[in-house]
Amino acid sequence: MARRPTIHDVAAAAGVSVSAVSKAVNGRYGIAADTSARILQVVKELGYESSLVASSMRSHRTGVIGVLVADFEPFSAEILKGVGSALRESRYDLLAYSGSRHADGATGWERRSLSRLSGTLIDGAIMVTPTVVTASVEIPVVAIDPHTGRADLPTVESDSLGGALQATRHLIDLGHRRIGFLGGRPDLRSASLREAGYRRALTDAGIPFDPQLVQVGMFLTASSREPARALLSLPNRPTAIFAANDLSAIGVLQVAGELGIDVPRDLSVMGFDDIPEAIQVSPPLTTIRQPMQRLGATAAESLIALLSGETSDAMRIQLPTRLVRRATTAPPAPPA
Amino acid sequence: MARRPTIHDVAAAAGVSVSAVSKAVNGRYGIAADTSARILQVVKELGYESSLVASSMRSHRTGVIGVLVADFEPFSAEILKGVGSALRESRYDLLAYSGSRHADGATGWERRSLSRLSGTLIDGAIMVTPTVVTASVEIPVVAIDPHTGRADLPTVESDSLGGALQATRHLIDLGHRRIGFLGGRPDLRSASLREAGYRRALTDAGIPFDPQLVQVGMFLTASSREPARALLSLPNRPTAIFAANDLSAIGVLQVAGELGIDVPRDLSVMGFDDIPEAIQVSPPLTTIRQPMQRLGATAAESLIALLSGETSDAMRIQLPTRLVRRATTAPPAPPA
DNA sequence: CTGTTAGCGCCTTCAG
DNA sequence: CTGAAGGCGCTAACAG
Repeated sequence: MARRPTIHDVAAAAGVSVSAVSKAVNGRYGIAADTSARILQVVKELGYESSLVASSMRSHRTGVIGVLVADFEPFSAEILKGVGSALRESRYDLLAYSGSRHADGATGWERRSLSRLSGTLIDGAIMVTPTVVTASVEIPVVAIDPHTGRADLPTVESDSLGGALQATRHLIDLGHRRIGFLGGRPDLRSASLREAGYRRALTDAGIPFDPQLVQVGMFLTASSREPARALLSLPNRPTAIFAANDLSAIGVLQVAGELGIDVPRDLSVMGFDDIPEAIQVSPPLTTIRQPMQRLGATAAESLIALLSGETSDAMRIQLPTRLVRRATTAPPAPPA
Repeated sequence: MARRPTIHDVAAAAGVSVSAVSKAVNGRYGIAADTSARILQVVKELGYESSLVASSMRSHRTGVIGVLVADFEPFSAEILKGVGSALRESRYDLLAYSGSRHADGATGWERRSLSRLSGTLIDGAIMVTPTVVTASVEIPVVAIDPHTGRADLPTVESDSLGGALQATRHLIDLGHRRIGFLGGRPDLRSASLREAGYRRALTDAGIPFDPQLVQVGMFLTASSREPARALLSLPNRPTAIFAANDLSAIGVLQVAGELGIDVPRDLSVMGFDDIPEAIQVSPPLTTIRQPMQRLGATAAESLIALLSGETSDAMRIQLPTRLVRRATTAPPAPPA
């Protein structure tokens, strides 16, 4: 537990002033070559590294890009991989932050995290599924899969409407007529677009919309179990359920198992996202794949452009989705 | 791009001193209830959040746990999920950091990242596959899958030796006799243990060790392609390859495909880890599963214990592995 | 109970 | 070319 050497320790050891060390380390002008070399030698001996915190506080630039997430779950983990690969060849370091969910719910994690880190520590931020962020911050921000409402932030998202259309049509094409929908967080644009896609596909096929068949699952497995149970306990229960994301779909699978409902024989289930877990469950989940790593990489590239001075405020990038057929969808069982 | 409000702004708006605001925000004693309430009201109006950087610099405590990684690849992403879930119910925030690999290679990323963040910003660190870390830092550190050499850090790892034994025995049981090994980063203990397991299984089965059949792939897909090609271009090429991790095994699969070698008919391939990608490749990879999320969660729990004052310096936790049979292993083709 | 003072470690003027 | 002084935003003593 030796104390980390500070710039003072280096200065003392090298017999120079603190500012001389700072200049040498940062390659600034105004220092003799041999003095600098001597200082750098001491730096190496002591294993000195400037404190990210202290230097960022002074200079307000850090060379670090922040990814702000509510939580490290499968979706944000995939995003992170994409951001990481995009940054690999850049000069930026990557810092991912998940603020404690225990802070008072008044201000969301988004504002809190951003506020605590911005202005210092990170030069720009990528926010994953933010809900209440206004653009009034001092660093460039790119949002991935943002909230509903006006988009005052550059945004990268995938085609939730089109994906939901594909999903629902797939179920319809299989012959389903009673199709349930397990929705996501209503404050996210992706969630409402997925519901819109579901309803449009129904309308297109001339299937009347039944509000009984729609529930909200908040995009989480745990919080999807109750609504899934409600759907599956209906007197005339649906023969297929389209869940707004894979985590919710996994919740449906769990509840179906507990209720003795066989998937896909008695119930078809569709997810959305294609997180790694989708293929690990049993049976493997049919889902709409959105290119999560590419979302992350694209957001990172956009942010770097912003940091380089490009001004593309209204930017809004949309990436395509595609159907991945696996084992949870099948034609409905013939009426008993 | 409005400037973030500082504690000074709040103090000015509330007509009190800066320290009063600090006390109110942090719930310290020494301030009247109504004064505090008034300050908190202003805080809310202005949307003030204390700067993580500034406060940590002063107080040297932040309530943040750091996960330091070389890169956000599949393995560390799984670790992160585990750490995240372990921290979800704690009062700690989570910060993951990947330093740029472009820093001079002299000091590894481990030392640099740790040095830049410790002492401030993070209260404790989890390092993923560190190589050159000495324990001489001022914050508690737990290592996941660490380097070879003496373990001066509390460590969490999985049973690489046992796993490699299982892997190689599986291939032997299928009837393979010429089994190649594509090793990992030699500086990591896990890599050398996996090679040791490979060799021991060979010995146990009375199969002579052939140095020609051993190559090093550094645990990365890209850097595994050349060694894989070397192995598969041997006059008397192996009928099976055990790769030290899944990323390397995926490299083998790629090269085999390019060479027109059918897996598993002409070549069996085994990986190690069971990263999500293992099941997404074609054919799905047979591998040794190590509980990556549990590694992360266990490390987080250990670190929290350390932060609570428990002293378990020599701690070294080992988690079990198990064989996951999928589609890349089969009995060797009968001699032509 | 309140405000003032002194830094945390570093970088940036600005004199010498 | 070098060193001393000031301050980034905040908290922890202290004094009033």
